[in-house]
Amino acid sequence: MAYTIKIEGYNEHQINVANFAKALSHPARVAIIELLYERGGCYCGDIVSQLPISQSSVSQHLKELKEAGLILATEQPPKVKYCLDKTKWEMAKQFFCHFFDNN
Amino acid sequence: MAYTIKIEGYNEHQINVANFAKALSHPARVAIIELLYERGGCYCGDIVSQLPISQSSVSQHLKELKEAGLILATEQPPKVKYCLDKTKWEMAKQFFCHFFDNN
DNA sequence: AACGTTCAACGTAAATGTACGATAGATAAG
DNA sequence: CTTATCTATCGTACATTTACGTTGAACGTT
Repeated sequence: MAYTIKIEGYNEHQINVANFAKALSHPARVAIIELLYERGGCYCGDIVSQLPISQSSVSQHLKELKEAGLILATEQPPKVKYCLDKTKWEMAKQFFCHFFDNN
Repeated sequence: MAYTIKIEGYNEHQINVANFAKALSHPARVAIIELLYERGGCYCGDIVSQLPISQSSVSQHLKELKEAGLILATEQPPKVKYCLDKTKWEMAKQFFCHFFDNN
């Protein structure tokens, strides 16, 4: 995370919406979320084969989604299974719905 | 606008969600949208006085929101009145709702 | 032990984003 | 005509993002 952004002066809701929006601000990450939902979970390799970017780039996007709290990784050696963090996803949904309903 | 991003390989919906999310990925822009909604419209100066950033930075954020299509500017010399583009805003809402409902 | 698979992490180049002060243009006010 | 107000834009500095190839760690299989 770590922006070049002044955080003081905004309320928590504004920061939360911005953070989740940031996590969804790249089509690859949107696509990853969709895949994880459709399939209930994916290995990294499954995602790589569905997206037009390299494995290292996919890993980077997964890391961002993890740091945003939207997805969970569980080791299943030698693979890693990714799935949506439903609690956090529900939170994000609430933040956005609240934002959109009021605006 | 203008990413370092490969666009090929994603569908239109993914790109639309990502673009709108990008527009909302900074707390200042979230705050601006909220202000414009609450007040039905604002002059640039009104926004500057509500945010913890400089006038030039506010102008930059307004420009991004304009380019994302979310807001409209009308000249009222020597001021400029900004308001939500309700049509585009409704579109964004639909894209996100569709995205959240399916995921 | 050697090998293959899977994935994270490193290093890097180029593009973008964020923020600011300063400047410039347009208009209204005096 | 001069001045003050409002806002866009320019220039700049620094951080972040995106993408890739490469490497390395962890594990299973032979």
